[in-house]
Amino acid sequence: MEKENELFGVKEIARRANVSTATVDRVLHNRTGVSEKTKAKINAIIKEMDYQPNILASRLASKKIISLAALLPDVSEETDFWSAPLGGIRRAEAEMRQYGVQVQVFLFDLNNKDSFAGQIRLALEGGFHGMLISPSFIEETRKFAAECARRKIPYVFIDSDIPDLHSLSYIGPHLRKSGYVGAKLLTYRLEAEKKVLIINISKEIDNFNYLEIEDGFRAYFNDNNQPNEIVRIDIRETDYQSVARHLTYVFHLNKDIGAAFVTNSRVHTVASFLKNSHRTHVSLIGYDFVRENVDYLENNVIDFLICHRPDDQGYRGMMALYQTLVVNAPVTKQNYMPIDIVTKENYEFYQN
Amino acid sequence: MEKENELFGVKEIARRANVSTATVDRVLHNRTGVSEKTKAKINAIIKEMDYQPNILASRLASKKIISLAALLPDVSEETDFWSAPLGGIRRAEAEMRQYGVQVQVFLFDLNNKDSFAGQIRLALEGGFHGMLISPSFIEETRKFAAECARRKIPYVFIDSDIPDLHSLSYIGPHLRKSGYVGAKLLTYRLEAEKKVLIINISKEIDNFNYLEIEDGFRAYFNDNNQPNEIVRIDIRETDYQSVARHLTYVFHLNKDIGAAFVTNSRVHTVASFLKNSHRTHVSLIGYDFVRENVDYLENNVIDFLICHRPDDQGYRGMMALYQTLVVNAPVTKQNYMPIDIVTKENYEFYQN
DNA sequence: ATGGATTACGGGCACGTGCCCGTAAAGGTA
DNA sequence: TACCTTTACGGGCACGTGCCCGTAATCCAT
Repeated sequence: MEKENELFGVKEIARRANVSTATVDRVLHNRTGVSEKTKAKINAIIKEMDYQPNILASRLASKKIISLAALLPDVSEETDFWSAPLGGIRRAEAEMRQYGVQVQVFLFDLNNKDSFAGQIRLALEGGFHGMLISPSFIEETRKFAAECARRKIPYVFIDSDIPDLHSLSYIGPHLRKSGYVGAKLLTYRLEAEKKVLIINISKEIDNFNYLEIEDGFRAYFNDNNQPNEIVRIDIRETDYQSVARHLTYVFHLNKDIGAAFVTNSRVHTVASFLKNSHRTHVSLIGYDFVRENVDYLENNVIDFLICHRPDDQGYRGMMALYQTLVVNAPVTKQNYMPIDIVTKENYEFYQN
Repeated sequence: MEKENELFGVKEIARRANVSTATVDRVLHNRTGVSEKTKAKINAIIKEMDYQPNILASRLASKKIISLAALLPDVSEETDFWSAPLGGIRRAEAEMRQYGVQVQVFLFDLNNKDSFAGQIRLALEGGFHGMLISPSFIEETRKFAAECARRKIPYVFIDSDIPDLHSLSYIGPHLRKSGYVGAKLLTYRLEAEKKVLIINISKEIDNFNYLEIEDGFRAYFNDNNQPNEIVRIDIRETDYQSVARHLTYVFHLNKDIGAAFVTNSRVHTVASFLKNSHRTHVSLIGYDFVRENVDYLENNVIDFLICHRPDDQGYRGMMALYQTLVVNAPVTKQNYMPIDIVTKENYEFYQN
């Protein structure tokens, strides 16, 4: 093949500036030991020829390994949702390893704030160059962010955001819009006189995610003058018995519920209840491409699942760190994931 | 950081085999000049320590540029659909350039078979190491594939497949399933006595894609005992006037059409007709995230768009070639894209 | 003016692989 | 045995960058 685009390197810069490559290198990494005059001259040349360092050579020559940490909830007995982001992180790791990047994963218990704080402490002790975190507990995350800022360690959020913190990037859903989409799908064929049930199943009291989703959901009803009455229920226990008990009560009080919206991946528990109580005529929508949910999608109990590509979130999160730390390229701060609609008919091709 | 995983290279192999790195290199690239005995010994060591060559060093040391060709339809006046795959290809190119890979794009006229053949000829003359092609014309593509096979050049198909050819990989939709999804969405809130209209707008006679989609569409009706009558129409001219004329006639003959399904991205032309003739109560579904379609989605004329991530198709197609030619890693042959559902509510986050 | 500290810069090796070139050993022919 | 060809292998440079180390030049205090 023809050598078409012969890219120039430090040697060419050095030649044009009448200095050695070492001096150019000092300027590139803005280290000390260069007079202001030559520094300016070299910088001018770099700018003029739009010098792009050869990452291959750079990573090859530098022996220092870049290490990244990822803090995620462990896969719980209730849902394997978090295995998807982990998969994406592993995928990114495999891709980056040969470029001298190492990844370490810290898993915490989603039902245990202390575990979250503990893993944060461990990760901060590790002296990593960049961090990815799912900010499950807000106050602890604030402390974490403050410490990262102090040490000048870039960090990215995935899955949910804390907008006023200075993360390198947020990669996850626009929750409000996601609830909005849920409302559209739920009402698409719903009769006007039917009621709509919003179900939140979560042990966490201060669930920011949930509030955003419900807010978006209700916004759709407002924006479109949707006539249906909305009933809501919070269920603080996640086991089937508790959920069934609460739902039995709600369905007893409201005879004409035509559709239900579950604000997280525990929609399969509701599906199980609807199936067992012979209420599969109720439209059901919930979140996340996890096996239990897909099973009920397959059996027509769940109508739609909404997903935000958790695998991709993990992958992109790590790649954002790679971009900053290795390639030294800018990264977009807000990175909203698509709001995917999964049905019985298209789930087999869905890429989580 | 600690040097944790010290990977071994050719030097280590050479040391263990009591040969020079040059000999190991000869074995690795199975070149001549090595006795069977030492070859076997070296291969054993390579296998034993699961040697992974350092791609950085490899690409840095080898000056030979790998060049790839991409053959796509040009962006036409009717639709800018093909700008999306092109974008993905450019994205891949930017990522691969620093690893010594070059990409050249050949654009042909989708309405002109000769142009297709001509660009194929040009590309084959270029002496590329790998090819990506949208197999728009079947017979010409067969010749192309045969020639590639003769020269041992790997090629990938995107957007539509010719399954019996030995492409390195197919990256695109499962068209039958895609039509199936369309039928689901179209009938989701359709009343039983309403008719359904399938519209194919295309100058091409032998449109394989279209047949697959319609087949899947009808399969859904069969599988679910959907009572609605299906009416179909082929329109061979793509301009608005012709389409409007045909549609006026069809709607005149069939008073009770409740939903229309357009098998390609020209759904915006139908949308325009429905709007102009005050028939926006008709549910409308079609293909592809192009600007005109999104406008009608925004205005509630189009209910759903089905998309297959054309940008990603281009990106992945190029990456499949990169994987084979540079990384020397295996690639999956069938690579069905997700069947994405785009609505007014989620389109702003869609990533083409 | 002399010595020591500081500044500003160049030389050159290393990273792991590709590959050219040189050469000892083996084999063949007269 | 002398000479030539073929086979089998090693030496060593190159790729572009990072970075250690050495040193000439300058500055400052005595």
